[in-house]
Amino acid sequence: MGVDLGDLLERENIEIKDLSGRWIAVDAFNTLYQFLSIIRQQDGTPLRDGSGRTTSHLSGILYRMTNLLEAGAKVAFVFDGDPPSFKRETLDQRAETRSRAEEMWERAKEEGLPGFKYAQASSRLGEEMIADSKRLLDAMGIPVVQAPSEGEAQAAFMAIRGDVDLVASQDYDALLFGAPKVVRNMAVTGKRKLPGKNVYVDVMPEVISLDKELSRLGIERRQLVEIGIMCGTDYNEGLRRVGPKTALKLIREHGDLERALMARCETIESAAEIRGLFLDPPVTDDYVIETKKPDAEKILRFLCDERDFSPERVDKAVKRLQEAVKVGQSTLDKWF
DNA sequence: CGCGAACA
DNA sequence: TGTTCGCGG
Repeated sequence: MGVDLGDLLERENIEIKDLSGRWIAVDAFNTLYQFLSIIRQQDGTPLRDGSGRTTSHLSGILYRMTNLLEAGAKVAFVFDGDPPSFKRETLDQRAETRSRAEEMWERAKEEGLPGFKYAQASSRLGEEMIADSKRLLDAMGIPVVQAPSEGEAQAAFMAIRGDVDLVASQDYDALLFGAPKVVRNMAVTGKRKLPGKNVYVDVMPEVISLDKELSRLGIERRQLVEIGIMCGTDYNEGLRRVGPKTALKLIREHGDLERALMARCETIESAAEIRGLFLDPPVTDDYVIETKKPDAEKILRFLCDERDFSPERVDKAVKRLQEAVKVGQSTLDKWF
């Protein structure tokens, strides 16, 4: 998913407490999808309420955001609008991959074989899950921003304007959209299980700074976008046997995408339009980000009465949340 | 993933 | 006080 520029970019490890006092625009789709695919039972079934509605994402939002806010961070969630037309093929492909994974999961269950990875791959973020997420975030006092198109583009725009300090996403796309700083692995606990075996590794939050990387690589943002396009994005397939390293070499050698493609006698359909989409995406300045007090009653009613969460656990989280917001506001008061 | 009980 | 592990919904 997204542009795979990981091999090209240097990251700076940080700690959650370094995010204190910072505004973070969270790529909602990316984060919720992560929750949905990872917060599951041993057999791969996501957490569900009594009526069978999925609740993994709500658990993720409640506890992780409480932790972040407790660490002093300020958070806004940015939701996707309509996908660009160029994304159609990618979306169709993902739908197909999902339904194949669904079949494999069914088969694994019938034969009593482990099917966790198929369950993960069949994750689908439904409309009701999106609505539930917005409802919980609102009750928690976390601002929700609706992007006209790509959430990462909107989040990057907010960061460029200085309304937020960082964009949070596992993908690198926000950098191509111009986000000055992207934070990845924004989890609280360090240890994470490796996909394959029962091996645990330390996963630290990390920040990638766009300007720093551009000057280190000796390229401009436009060229980084072109490197992404050569490797493949959500909007195009990319050249065969060309990864980030090769693409960087080609762009350095030839200066821009058109010349690099010409030199290799290759073409990429709609390359110029896709580059334009990254450099000047549809975004809006019609958003408000301000921290509100969490509505304890709303959170408890929703999660406990409607989604079968444990009142004890939710109550505990809500108390921490209220304390975090109170502390955050009084800290702010000291400055003004 | 994150919580919290159990355990060292 | 720190780590492990099963459950949460």
